[in-house]
Amino acid sequence: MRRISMGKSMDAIMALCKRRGFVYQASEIYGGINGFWDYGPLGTLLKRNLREAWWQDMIMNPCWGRQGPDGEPVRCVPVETRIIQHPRVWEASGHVGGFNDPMVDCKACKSRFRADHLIALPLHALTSVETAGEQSREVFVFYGLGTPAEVRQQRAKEIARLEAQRTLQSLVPPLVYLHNYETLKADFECPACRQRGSLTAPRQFNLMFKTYVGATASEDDIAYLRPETAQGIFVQFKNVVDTTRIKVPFGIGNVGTSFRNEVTPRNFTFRSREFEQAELEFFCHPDDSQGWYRFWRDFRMEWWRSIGLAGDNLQLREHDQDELSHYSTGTCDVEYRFPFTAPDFGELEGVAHRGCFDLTQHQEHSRVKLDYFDQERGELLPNGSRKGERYIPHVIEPAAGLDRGALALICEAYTVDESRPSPEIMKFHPRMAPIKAAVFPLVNKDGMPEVAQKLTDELRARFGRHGLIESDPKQSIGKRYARMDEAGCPYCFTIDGDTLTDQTVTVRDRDSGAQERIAIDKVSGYLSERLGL
RNA sequence: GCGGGUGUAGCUCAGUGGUAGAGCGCUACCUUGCCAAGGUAGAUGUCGAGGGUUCGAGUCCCUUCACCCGCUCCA
Repeated sequence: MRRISMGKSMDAIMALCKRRGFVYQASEIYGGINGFWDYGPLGTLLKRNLREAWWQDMIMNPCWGRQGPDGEPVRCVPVETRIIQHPRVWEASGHVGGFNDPMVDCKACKSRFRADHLIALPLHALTSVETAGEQSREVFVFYGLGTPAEVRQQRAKEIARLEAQRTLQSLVPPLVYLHNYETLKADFECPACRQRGSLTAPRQFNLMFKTYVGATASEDDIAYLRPETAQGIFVQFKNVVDTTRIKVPFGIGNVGTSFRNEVTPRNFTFRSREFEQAELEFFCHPDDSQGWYRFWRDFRMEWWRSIGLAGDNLQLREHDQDELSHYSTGTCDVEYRFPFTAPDFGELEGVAHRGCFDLTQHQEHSRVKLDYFDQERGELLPNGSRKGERYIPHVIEPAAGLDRGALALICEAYTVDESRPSPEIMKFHPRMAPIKAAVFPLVNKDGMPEVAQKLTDELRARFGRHGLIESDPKQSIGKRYARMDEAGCPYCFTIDGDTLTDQTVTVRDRDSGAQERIAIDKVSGYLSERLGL
């Protein structure tokens, strides 16, 4: 029903993606592999255009040259960091702990819970050794993984945290030692169906991909494929500051592939296990951070609009206070209403105020100072210069998902117009369109093919770096227009009999089907203007 | 992980134990003077994979993989 009300069927979009070479199932001839998708020729070009636009508008000419809240032009530099980092990077970032959410299933009612989301269970489930000395206070049972010592530590930390938050009464997660769970499980009841003894032992979901560095592949060689590109930026922050003349406030951008072992890959490419991110970490003085947060939040929204997600299907959603990470003072998501999420929205990009959390974490774990000496702050000295101020910069993180972005572009572009002979049209923004233009001889004779070929060659020489220039002399003109509609080509230039005498061609607009006649030597300028080049 | 559904040509799908099909697309030729996706001809299949039952399996049974939907989850 939702699909019908949206007017867009995900099945139809997926069929078009396959048919026209946007997206293929990965390893399809072997039966596919869960959570992985490949891009075909047009999809590859579409995503490249999206990545290029991000690169241009975030790094090369940040925010289209506009000024930041400090009245200065926004400054950003790129890095390219590796998928595999030192394993301790992921300890510092919190991913080693945070990515391993133990899960518990109820065999009776098939419910699944995050173990740390379960309501507290009575004390008697703990071993006597553990309960000694804790009789006088309210004690809760936790789930936990690892050795008893590790679990004790984990629990102490958790209690301290919850006490600090004054939520101990309501939110304490239960803990049980894995090694003696079987003897204790009769004491536990399922929060959903109240059946006793039906909960499975907590099972660990490894959300990070594990691999081995080195040919011997022993347990000492374990490394992880990055779950986000951001950490590579934080780890190289000091090098960038030390080896360039860039000064806070500034951003460092990083684009690349990340991996997450999603529990349930679903919804076409939306939740893939291998995906590409475009992340910017913008470093600024703590006092200026809220201004920068608002600046990036608004710009990122504007940016997605500018590449074609212009309608009601795009929204900005500020996270509620209880949704925020403990270190964040503000986070919002740029969200798109996909056919499969409608009427709800799915995240395209998160813009997070991360405070000084990441640099502080890496400073502690690496024991390398990661603060910044700002020579433009501090009290004014007699000689006219400033005394300087040392601080750990705060960070605003706009982190975009390129595969989700490409999927949103596809869903937004997909249009069905039953009044047209070929109802399916991909209305890509010209800047995103994989095929920029097509050149057709109206009929394949009378000198028209030659003129068309010459124009094609010219357009390719000028626009080939931005996208495909198609040329097709075969079959009826209607068929050729229809094919271009389905591939999302915005402009078709047609050579007809008049071209040979007055040097004009027709331009057909994809979205309206309307035609106008322009001089053949104006085609290049016409296209350049409309592609925003 | 659980439940439901699907898997046959590039795409959409028909095929209820007995020779592998249609429409669209694709290719070639002809036509065509701006969208009636023209006409004619042609090519295209490990029937998702593996095993079993049977004289015989796309069809029945088992296993498995993938995708879709609903739960669950989404750091």
